[in-house]
Amino acid sequence: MSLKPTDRLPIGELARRTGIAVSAIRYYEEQGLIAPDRNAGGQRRFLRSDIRRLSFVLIAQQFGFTLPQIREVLDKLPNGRTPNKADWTDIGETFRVELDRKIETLTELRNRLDKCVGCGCLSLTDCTLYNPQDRAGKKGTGPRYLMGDKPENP
Amino acid sequence: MSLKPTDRLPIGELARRTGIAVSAIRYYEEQGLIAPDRNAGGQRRFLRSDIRRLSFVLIAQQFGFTLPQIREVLDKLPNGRTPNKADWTDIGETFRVELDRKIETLTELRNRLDKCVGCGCLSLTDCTLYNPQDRAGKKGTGPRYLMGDKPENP
DNA sequence: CTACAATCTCAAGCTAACTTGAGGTCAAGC
DNA sequence: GCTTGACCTCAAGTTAGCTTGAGATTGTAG
Repeated sequence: MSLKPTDRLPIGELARRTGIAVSAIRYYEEQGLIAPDRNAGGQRRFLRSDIRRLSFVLIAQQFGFTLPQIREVLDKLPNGRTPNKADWTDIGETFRVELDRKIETLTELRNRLDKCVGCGCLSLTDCTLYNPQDRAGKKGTGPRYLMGDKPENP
Repeated sequence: MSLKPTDRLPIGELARRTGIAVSAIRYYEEQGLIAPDRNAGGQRRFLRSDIRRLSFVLIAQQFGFTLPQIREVLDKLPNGRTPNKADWTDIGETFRVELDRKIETLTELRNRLDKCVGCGCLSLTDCTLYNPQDRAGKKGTGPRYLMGDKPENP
């Protein structure tokens, strides 16, 4: 129980501290989001900074980023050495830009929706809601665009 | 080709007009998002207003709503009769409230992130990012909360 | 009437992000 | 030294939101 700052964490401890399931952490490793080393017995040993790393993964997920996307961002962190404040600030910048874009898109779409739903024109040809470029809520292999109900005889 | 306003649309035509795959439209029916009636031969015939209905589904999906959630909203539309402007306005209201909440949560989280990443405290005990109530980006059966790296020896 | 496109149902497959289970190993306390 | 809980790997299962394919039927243009 009394871990020194230099001690490495076993997976269960990391799970307890992040609230992430052990199985999920192993999955993240498989996906290249985290790279613990092993002790003599083959068990994973994590850095204390990996708690922060996983917290970041959780936050990013809440914003709708996929694991590959998160991985890409995390790849900017130093290999081997514990990331410092500057490293995280850097990541934060990148992340915040993406986020701003998402919020803006959401807001814009909402405003358009206000107009369209308000006037009852949803999906009509003069509606501004055609083919929004938004990728924010995109998931899976579903439909790709919006088209209008051309009012041949309204 | 020249459809009168009273004509019912076959599934292919609806697919063409919404950009949604025929298979997806059938899936939506299965999920209770749309309820076409059938002609003598058993083929689906849709209302022209179903174009708008499906457009709404697409938009709602872009905002990250699940099909059951969208279904719930759409259930407020009149059964059998073509929804009118007032009906859509009503739906729009409900929808907009949810959306405002999402945008607010995103913005708030981003602001917190600015602070946390800026000070390098991400996931530390005095960080405001613990356990955000946000459900906006939640998908699947993944981890449920954020916990801190208690800095026993920072 | 015939050909061919569009539609139908039903079952199975796909991707992301995990979880669950089986069967086995490691490590810490007594 | 033994027991027990934490850990290991690997395979298979899960959910959402569809797509794909097989095999059969319907609708329509000529």
